[in-house]
Amino acid sequence: MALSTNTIGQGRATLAGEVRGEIERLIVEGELAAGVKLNELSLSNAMGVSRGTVREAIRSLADSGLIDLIANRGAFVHETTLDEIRNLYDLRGAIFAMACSACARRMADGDTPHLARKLETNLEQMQKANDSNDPKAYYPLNIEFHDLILENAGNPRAKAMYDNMIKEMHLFRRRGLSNATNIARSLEEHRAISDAIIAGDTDAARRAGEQHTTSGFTRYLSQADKADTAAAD
Amino acid sequence: MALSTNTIGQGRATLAGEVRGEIERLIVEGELAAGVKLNELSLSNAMGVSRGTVREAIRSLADSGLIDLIANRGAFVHETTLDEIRNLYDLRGAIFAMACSACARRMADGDTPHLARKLETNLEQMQKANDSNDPKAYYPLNIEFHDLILENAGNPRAKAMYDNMIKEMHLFRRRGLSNATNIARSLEEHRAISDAIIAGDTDAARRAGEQHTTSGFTRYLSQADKADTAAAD
DNA sequence: TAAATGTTAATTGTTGACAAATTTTCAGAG
DNA sequence: CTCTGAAAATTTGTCAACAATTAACATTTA
Repeated sequence: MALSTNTIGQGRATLAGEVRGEIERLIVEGELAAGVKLNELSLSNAMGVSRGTVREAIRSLADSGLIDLIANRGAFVHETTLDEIRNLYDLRGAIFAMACSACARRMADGDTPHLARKLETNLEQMQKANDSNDPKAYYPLNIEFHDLILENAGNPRAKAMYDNMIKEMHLFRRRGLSNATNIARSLEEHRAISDAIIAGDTDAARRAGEQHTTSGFTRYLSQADKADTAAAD
Repeated sequence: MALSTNTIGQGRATLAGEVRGEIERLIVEGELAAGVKLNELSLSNAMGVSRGTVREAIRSLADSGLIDLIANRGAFVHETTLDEIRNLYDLRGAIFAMACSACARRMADGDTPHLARKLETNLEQMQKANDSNDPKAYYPLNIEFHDLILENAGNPRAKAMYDNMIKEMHLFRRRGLSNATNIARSLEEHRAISDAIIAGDTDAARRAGEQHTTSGFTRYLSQADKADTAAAD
């Protein structure tokens, strides 16, 4: 799965939970590259816990998509193919669009008192980051924008799935958005989403959310092309 | 978790995998009711394996949404609230609608040679089941219809998530569709989806898919109401 | 009686040892 | 030199024992 929503105390209360977090960090931050095998004994020695504990941590991490388990052969950091990236973008788009629509509905019902203000604040800061041509400031704001929407969609399960996918996407998205034209485009799309949500227009919100993810994939592809070209020189 | 797509040999190759499947069956088939605590020792005795193996099985099942883990207190069969049901329907709807749209696109691109025929066969059998007022025959056909679409959407990850959600929904959906008017309505919607896919109309397919899930939730609610009423007499 | 405290039993968390499977090594044949 | 296959080494799968935590219950106190 993918989603420790209802799993209380899995994070830190127990040793295995702590090890799980550490392994996850190693993978997401790239210290354990895709395809690498996770050796239970080495990890247990490196972390100073027993092999059983490491094993439990790996098992609990398996369903998240970050790790592939093969019986009698071990655990491997998942290698993501281009087809899978496409699949993840499609899935993320579907869930994000649903979340946008849900936000608009809840906004219209008056269930999200602070959302409008928070969205506007976020957009202002983004505009500032764009004006001053500051991509580094944009990145956390971008994450905050999406978090804001998934947090207010009233669907914790969707948020858990979304976060999980984001984690996996970080594996092949390390360079992220970077150049100014991308930021400007992304900002426009954010504004469209925000406007639709604040207006309580569920259908427009859904379309804008879907459009944003589709464009994101296009941006990713062009970026990947550039990286390939750069790698070839 | 939620999704043992890339996890090969988790199903049967290993003892823990077998125990996992058995526990999952116990939960899905209702022998272990919602809220019940899973005692590691009792389960290991009942199944004739060591406690560690049972523990591993439970852990690997935790992210699926069927089980809640609480540190130092144990594992409990998840109790689904009405809000969660709503969330699951929303999520399932988003993914199913995306899958419908993807099928339509792939159909237009000629990537799904046998899909049209299979959909039509399925619809014919459903029509027959409806005409002869045979709800029992309808149930597996209904599952087949949705499988057909998710299988041909070209997104294994989406299918894994969908299957997972279906499994969880079975917990509170045991009686399922049953009366004739529901079947007739459902059949109409299936036909709309099928038509849109075969026509290669991605947008219509998405809308029809979304509509079908929304109606499904409405049907669930009315059914739940009836069950409550029935239980009260 | 009801709440708080201390004690005991039951259950989970963690570890190390053994069994089974896989990968590696390397001698010998072609 | 390459290929084959058996033995050795490594690694995973399973188990049983010990430690730590929690739940249950009796006892004390207000």
